[in-house]
Amino acid sequence: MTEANSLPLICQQTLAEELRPELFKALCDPVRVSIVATLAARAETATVSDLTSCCGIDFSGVSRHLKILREAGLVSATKNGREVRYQLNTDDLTATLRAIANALDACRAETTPK
Amino acid sequence: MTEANSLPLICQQTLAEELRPELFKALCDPVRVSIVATLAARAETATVSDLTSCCGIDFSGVSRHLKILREAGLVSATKNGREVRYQLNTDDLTATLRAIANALDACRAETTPK
DNA sequence: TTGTTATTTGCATGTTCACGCATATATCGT
DNA sequence: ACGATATATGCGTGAACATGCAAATAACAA
Repeated sequence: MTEANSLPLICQQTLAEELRPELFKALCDPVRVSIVATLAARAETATVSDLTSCCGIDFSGVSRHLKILREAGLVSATKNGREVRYQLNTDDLTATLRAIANALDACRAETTPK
Repeated sequence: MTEANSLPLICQQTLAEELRPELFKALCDPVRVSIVATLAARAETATVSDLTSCCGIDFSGVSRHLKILREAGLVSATKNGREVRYQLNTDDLTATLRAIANALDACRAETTPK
């Protein structure tokens, strides 16, 4: 009986840790989403100039968006001469998304024992 | 050779459809995230008043946040007398998250044949 | 009907944020 | 050294957004 109350709380806490606002904040902008989609569909890494072609905004804006994605852990940057090559951290992202889905399932399993 | 160019494009398109900005926009606010976490940890549905306790803002704000979550398809509302009971669309959400993860994996598989 | 409770919505305010432009920094080529 | 290229950043502006308060709507109770 005490478990019926304590378990959902633990579950909620786990879920709250998984649902990092930083992650979703990084993905809530349409330009950043198209950057992520472009990077995902690329075998090679991409530069700021490359990515500027896909989204219809200025260099500087793309650079700023990439900074946000980098700080959220979604992309990695590698400086190579005067250009910076960006790549998507696909494994981390897929793992995070599946972890959230699993946490949600765990919550539902605990709260609907009937 | 043409496939090496066309496949990633298809993959990118699929991914772009999956990465609905509306979904992430709904989840990029910390209050909404805590609402989702609270709903996930609940066996029963919750009213606006219930959810107001968890987040430290006014009734009206919670009501607005729930509207955004509802329009994003994350929660469902059922009017019952003078109160409205909200519940998380857990199945839809987990399915969407896993679909995105799968689409990302598919992209990576296509772009890294080595 | 009158008052009370639950929720939504209009309004005003302060904050966050994306964007372009110009500038700064770093690297390359000549 | 000098100019060109790639990226990052400071600044100002306009739009989007979250919030509280008050009013509107709806349903219940007496």
